Amino acid sequence: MVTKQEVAERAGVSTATVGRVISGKGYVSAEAREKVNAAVKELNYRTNKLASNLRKSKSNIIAVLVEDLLNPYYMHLVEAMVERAEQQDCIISMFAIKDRDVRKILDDLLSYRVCGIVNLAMFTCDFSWYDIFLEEGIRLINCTKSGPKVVVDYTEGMRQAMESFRRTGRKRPAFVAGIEEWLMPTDMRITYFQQNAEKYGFEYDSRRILCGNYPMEKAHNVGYELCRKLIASGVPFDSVFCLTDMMALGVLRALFDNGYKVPHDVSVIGCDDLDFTGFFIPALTTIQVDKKAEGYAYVDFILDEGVSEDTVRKIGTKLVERNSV
Amino acid sequence: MVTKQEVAERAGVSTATVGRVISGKGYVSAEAREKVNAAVKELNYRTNKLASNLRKSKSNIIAVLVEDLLNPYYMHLVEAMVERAEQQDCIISMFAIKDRDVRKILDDLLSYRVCGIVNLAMFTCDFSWYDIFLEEGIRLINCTKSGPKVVVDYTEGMRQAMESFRRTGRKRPAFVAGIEEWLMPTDMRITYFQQNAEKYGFEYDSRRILCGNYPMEKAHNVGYELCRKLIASGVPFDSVFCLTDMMALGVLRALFDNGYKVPHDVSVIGCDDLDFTGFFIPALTTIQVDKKAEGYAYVDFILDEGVSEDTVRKIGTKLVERNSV
DNA sequence: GTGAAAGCGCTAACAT
DNA sequence: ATGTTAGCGCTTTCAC
Repeated sequence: MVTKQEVAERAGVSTATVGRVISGKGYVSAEAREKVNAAVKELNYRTNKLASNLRKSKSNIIAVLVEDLLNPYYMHLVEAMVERAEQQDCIISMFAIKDRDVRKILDDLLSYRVCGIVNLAMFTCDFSWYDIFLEEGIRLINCTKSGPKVVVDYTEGMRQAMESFRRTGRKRPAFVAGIEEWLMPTDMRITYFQQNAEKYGFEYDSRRILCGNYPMEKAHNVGYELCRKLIASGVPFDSVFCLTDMMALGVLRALFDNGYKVPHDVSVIGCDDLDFTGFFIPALTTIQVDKKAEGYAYVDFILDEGVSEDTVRKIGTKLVERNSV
Repeated sequence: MVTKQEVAERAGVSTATVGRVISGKGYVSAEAREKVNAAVKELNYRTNKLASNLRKSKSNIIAVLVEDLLNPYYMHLVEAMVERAEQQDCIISMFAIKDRDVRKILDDLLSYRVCGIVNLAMFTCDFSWYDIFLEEGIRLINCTKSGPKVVVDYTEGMRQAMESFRRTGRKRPAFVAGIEEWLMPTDMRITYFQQNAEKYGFEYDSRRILCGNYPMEKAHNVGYELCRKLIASGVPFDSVFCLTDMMALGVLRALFDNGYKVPHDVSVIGCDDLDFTGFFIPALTTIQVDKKAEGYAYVDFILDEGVSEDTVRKIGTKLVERNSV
């Protein structure tokens, strides 16, 4: 591996000059620049990130914490983040938050001196470590407490979704929340529904709000089970909101297995607008989230100097109408 | 951040001794060990990976190259790899291989001094850089030429799949390959089908082998389009093999949109056995691949010393029967 | 059994 | 406009 030193010798200058040419900072004569560039090319020099990171005492790794790597929603996010990070010379590393090994992982992140952490494991990860990371200058995203926040604003999407049920004469929507009860107040989709159900002329009945144990269990299984139980319970319903498209996949299946026709007997609306939800049968009407914007925002929040502790970035949503309503 | 030096001072020993205690290599008196451990705990020492990596001139990053991050199959793999890597103190970083920026990315990987590269972008990535990486001691997986290989052996799965079509009286299976024609000889599923179709009593007709432009286009779209065209072409068929479950999703939809009943009119078999293919309508019969074993193998191949240039690890497959045949 | 010391390759403050 | 140099924190050889 070629070092800066070797490039310097070849070009007949000092390492500092080589550094200036490469970083583009500081004064360098055209002549020196020329020689350095030539040497870099001839020797095929590649900067050693290990060394520069040590020197700067900071790596260019952005850690992404996920609880359910298989949920395609997260993958949309990761895809966007990888793309954005690449542009800014950063890399994305994945960490699975399972069971109770959170501690060990956070410890590692400190060891690696990651430049930032994006917590996509909102349902599992309590972030009591917050302060330690801040002290080390590691940017945290979505780690409770204060700090910059990217929030997906479901208001418009939920409004349109509820309006769409109302318009088609639905009165008794169920809500497949899928997460545990104590987490419900956390989620805007659920609270919006609870607070506004009556405004849309719905008959509110808490037995139609279904909790589950996502992400311990796969989203589609949770959706299936919850819908099956709802049917078995005999509580009347004529439509279903699902917290995510994957839960909706399970709901669709449960409905199908029990002889319900969608959308004739029951309407279903999902959330996320995954790239293949138009291929569900029937094609799923769902709340679209600008996942690319969300992923980009995460990376930008970590890398941009301009982001302060109380910056908030909102991601918009809207209903995509297909054939399940 | 606490350094080894500080721990050494606190424990009243040298940094070398601290190193010995922590790494567990070399002779250390019980007494010294005791003191060091105490100091480590009190000071909350965490080794600085940046420094140790520089010293060793090798990072503990395993780079994963993907072309289609949204394909759940890859995510199954990544999940397994993250799990395995964590156990061995390594981290998984994702790199998207899009368009023609491969060069830049490979260049970066050299800069980062990654300890290995797992190429999951077999359909896009020519690996002419092979030698440079080897020189640098970077382990490569699935990068053409020689080198250790993890191969998914579809023989048994394909055999059972073809047998299942035969048994149910199908004679004219189509094969939705989805990839471009020149890549077909590369893929065992396709070649197995071509070579054995007649043995199973099928009527072989090359017009039923459908190529596409995956991964440029999403798998489900490719499946949909190809199936739509097949129907439009008028070439008779009574069953469809799909290269992947996501393509099968598109095929199922195209069949549905055109009034075909599955499995009554047409049987469909997918490949991969994603965690949610049992939720397709109808539930998809598919070839199961041991994705966990595959992911583990990749990581092991990179980290294990015992792996030589010509090691080959086979991953088994088998048919999972559901309701699409 | 333990310690001293030489770098790994880079950056940046300082000197020229 | 350019060069010198002092570390970043760790590992590891070598000497005691």
